[in-house]
Amino acid sequence: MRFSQLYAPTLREDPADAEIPSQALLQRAGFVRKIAAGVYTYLPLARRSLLKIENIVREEMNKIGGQEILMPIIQPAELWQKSGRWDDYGPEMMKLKDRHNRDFTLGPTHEELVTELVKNELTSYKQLPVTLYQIASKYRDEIRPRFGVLRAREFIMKDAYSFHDSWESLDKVYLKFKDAYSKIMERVGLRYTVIEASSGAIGGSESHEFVAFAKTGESNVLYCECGYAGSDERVPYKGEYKVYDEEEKAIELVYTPNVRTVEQVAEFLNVETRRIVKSLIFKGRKGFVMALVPGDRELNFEKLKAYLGDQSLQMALPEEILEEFGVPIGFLGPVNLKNVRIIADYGVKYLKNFVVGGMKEDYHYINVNHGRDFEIKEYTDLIVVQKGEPCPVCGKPLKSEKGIELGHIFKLGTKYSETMGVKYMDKDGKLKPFIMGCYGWGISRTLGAVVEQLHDENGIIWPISVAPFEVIVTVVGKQLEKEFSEKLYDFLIKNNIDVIIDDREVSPGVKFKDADLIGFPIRITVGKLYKNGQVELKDRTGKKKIVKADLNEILASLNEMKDEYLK
RNA sequence: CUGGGCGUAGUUCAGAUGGCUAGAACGCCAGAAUCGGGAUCUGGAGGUCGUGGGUUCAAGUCCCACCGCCCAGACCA
Repeated sequence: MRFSQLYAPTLREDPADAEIPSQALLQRAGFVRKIAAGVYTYLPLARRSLLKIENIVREEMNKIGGQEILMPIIQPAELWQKSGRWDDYGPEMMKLKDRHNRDFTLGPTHEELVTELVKNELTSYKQLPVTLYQIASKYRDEIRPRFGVLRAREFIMKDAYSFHDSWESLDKVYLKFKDAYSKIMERVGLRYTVIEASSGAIGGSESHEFVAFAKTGESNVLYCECGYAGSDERVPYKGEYKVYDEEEKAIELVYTPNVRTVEQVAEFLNVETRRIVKSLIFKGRKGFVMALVPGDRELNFEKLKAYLGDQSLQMALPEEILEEFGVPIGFLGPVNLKNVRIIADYGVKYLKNFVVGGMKEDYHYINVNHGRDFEIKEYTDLIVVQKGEPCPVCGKPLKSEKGIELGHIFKLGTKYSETMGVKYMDKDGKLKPFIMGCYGWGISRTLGAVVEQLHDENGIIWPISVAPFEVIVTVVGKQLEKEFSEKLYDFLIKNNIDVIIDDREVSPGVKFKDADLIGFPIRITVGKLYKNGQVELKDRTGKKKIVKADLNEILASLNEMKDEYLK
């Protein structure tokens, strides 16, 4: 490729809307252009990197027996109504109508389509297991697209689905995916971790997330030197619970005008925050639920959802609460609360003489004790674990780091095969629903994650494996330098080096700045040293070598440099 | 969806209290000189000021509506 022909419009300044480095750099370096909120065009440089990422993923999928297919983006509503997700998935789905007024969606995922696909063709246990996958665009009408390519409304994803006649068979394939996903992370050149994850709306049992570390990531990972890692949405609390061993005092309703938050109440009543029990109201499939958490802890919404087994659970709106309970949210409490299921964190169990909302505007109860003033029947772990608290496996203090979720694997079980009535004939002559697994990998998100993890103040630092080009030959000089550069360029191409030559008629400064910004791993400069019979090799991390201007010697040094790069 | 902000050249921005024949820098085009860190000089092109309506002698500027974008919240690869 010749830079003079390349469509890579670089920008001198960061675009106004960029929030995080990858978003700014991918736009500045001429990789992507935004067309609408969360919708991007991938320019040639990005397309090349994406294809490399896709190929790595494709190779790893094929190695574990995946078979590539390509399913339509447009999907009829009926399939989604059958699985019940037309409404469940709700506003996240991009919906449209055809000229006959029939409903369609731009697929946010493809479980419905694959199950429908195999419905008639995959009918016998003899054909199992089968793993199908595709690499395709997905659509999710995110409430708030953000962070450029990391949270887009249109994005490229690899999604795979496996079909089994036993849990053992699923376990085997699941492990293969786990392995393959780790290999993908390594080949792409990312620092990452694998965490146990709650399976969210997709349903099913076991689930792991593959998270690339990045300061700007949206997932919070807690990990331990013993190897344990988990999402802060799921890590169980294994710390101590402070036990209050004291006399129960008489409950009292006190006037607390305009104090609503835990901090305000603590200050007003001169009580430690731990003793103020937060009462939070949620609305789920079975009506209202109240969760109680010690005032110094944060409620873990995912844990509550998992405990209740209700993914539709939502925080009740202040208006709903006012209407239902006649109290503004700051003054909710479990005392005198009727017909609402109460679930408390273990921490509440050991509290004595605590404070709760008075169920009356501007009032709180003090010296409240459960068992006496109200009943708690259900205790569970409901808090968000903080860094420094004990690891659930070995007890050492947990560390925390942010990350970007790139891969997610699930054991789905029979959730879709049952609701959609997709069955195979087993050995014993009985029809049984498939046991399924599903496995996602964000391709376009990987592009963003690499940039997020590997960049400096001058631009992107691509790993060799996913760089748009591995090597750039930068020509700085006149006729002689140009001639040698062209010879070198042809020679490298003949030797299968993924090379681009910067043959533009611009000043050297522009060439160097662009090369750093785009982030080619290795730059070969044919310039002022050439009159001494030398060229300069420099990798994007700053390592430099002066080499004799001899084609074979350059190639040898180049290969050496590639091997050393980013190690 | 809720709350806040913004919308002027390809890009980043400036245009108090209405007076605009709308600016700058960078980029772009033509030319000169130059060639190791977005360097210099000369000349030039480029705008329905987001859209529609209103107030006014006069609207980029004030009012209303709509659209789009950005930021803070609930979701996810």
